[in-house]
Amino acid sequence: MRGHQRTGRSPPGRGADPFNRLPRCGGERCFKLDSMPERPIADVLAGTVAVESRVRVKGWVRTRRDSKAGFSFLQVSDGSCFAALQVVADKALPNYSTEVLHAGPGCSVSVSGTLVDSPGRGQRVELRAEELIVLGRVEQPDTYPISPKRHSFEFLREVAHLRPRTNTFGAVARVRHCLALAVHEFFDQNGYLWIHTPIITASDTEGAGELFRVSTLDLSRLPMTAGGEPDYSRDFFGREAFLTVSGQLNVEAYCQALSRVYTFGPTFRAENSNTSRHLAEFWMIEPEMAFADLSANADLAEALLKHLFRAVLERRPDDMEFFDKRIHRGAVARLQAVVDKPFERLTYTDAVRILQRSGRRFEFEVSWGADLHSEHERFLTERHVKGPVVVTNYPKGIKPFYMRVDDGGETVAAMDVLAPGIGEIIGGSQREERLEVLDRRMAECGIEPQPYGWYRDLRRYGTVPHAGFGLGFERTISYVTGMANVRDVIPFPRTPGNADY
RNA sequence: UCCUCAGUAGCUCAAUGGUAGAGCAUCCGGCUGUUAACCGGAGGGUUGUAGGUUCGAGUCCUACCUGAGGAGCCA
Repeated sequence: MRGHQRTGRSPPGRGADPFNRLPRCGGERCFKLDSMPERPIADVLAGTVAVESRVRVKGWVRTRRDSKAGFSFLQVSDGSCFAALQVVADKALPNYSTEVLHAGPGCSVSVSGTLVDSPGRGQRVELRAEELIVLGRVEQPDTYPISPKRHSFEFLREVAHLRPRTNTFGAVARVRHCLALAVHEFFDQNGYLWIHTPIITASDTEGAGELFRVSTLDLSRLPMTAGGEPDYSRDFFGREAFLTVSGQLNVEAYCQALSRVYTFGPTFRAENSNTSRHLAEFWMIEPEMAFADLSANADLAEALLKHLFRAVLERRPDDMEFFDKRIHRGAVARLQAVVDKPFERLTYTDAVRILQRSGRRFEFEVSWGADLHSEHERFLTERHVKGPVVVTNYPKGIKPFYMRVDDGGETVAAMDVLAPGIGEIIGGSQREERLEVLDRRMAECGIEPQPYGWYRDLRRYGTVPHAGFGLGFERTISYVTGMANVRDVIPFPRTPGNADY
């Protein structure tokens, strides 16, 4: 992999270090000018700071242990890596009894000292403090929510502004960042352009009704038409507008000129779904490629997922070790297995046959033409394949109008990628590029052609076979980390009845 | 939206219809190159909300609110 140097590893003391450019706060001593190089804890622990050299770190105290022999151990974290740095503070420090002995969990500190080999077990190096400044104290430590003990994820959701201070949510944030970068890296390396599709749209991709309305009309004094309907011609856009449920239709337009494109951004669904796999606001990755069929689409999905998993395994071994040990036993081995072997591929028709012959009693009967239920998908991916599986060529009656009708006319070139523990992680298809077939499908699905004039134009002017899919970013993070609920892999989750923070 | 379960100390949970408790966290003391520290002590409660049954309700009943798991919808 190229280009993976941390910017924080630039030479110390010249202002090139981004940490030195953070605004200072917490008292005049913070502004003291000296030559002490300031470094992220990740760099200190990674060995880029020489033992016996002097360094300053800034962060938050995780725990403090006092020794009556006359010194204290503080675990200090700044979020740059999973591990905290052990700081040894001697009673000789002028503020030892007044401040250091009261610097408990959550306090922000600036520590300058000498990095030394640690005589204790559990860490290679430690920082022998020569100056320890408490920048911000914790008021009422007895009710500080992030006390050094186990917390349930349900509780931490109620303090979403404080939960990034925990091991788990720090690790999630770093893995999420790593995955986001790897997404862009993968597409860039494969000749895809990142298209910023609009957040506010007028059309609904699926023809469904679960949209958030965007309006500047005064709800208490709605202008009405003669027919008694709200008069959206008086609204901001002169028509109805909504938050996007998918960038697919827009990105298809750019695909039909630039060949390989993708979107990666927030998506909104006003569905009243209360599950561990759904959010009202989530992030989605949607590539679209021209001159491509369903098979190429599945190849792309597999290559993308493998790239993402490989990137996390290589670049965040510290966080992945934590997830593997504390959140989901075997998380690392599971990812490694996915990277190492080809994805299984099944047609819907084969999948139905496998389910019918499995000898298992399902709550919902399996019959050709009906959509697969969660229990069926789980059987396929968790019991039958024991890994990711691509299911293709679904009956057209259960899929949207834009999917390409297969030869034979009964199925469409759709695909779902199913993953153990998550279910559907990717949904995609080869798109219908034939105008007359598209029109017939829109009519069958009861969709008004008028709002889709521009979408039909793409088939009227130089149409080509093309395909794409949507990958749920939170579901991907959930799979990678083993975090069971997507509400815990996005910083501030939005779900029905919940938009605090 | 439907089904099931659960709301008691900062957190995680106990408590046959009969005096509201423990562990962790916090604070104080002791011990210790500590690291899931250990030992002792202290503070900390309108039992989700509103009604009802009862001599008596954390416990039983009704409604509502909140959360979790599952389902549907999907990514």
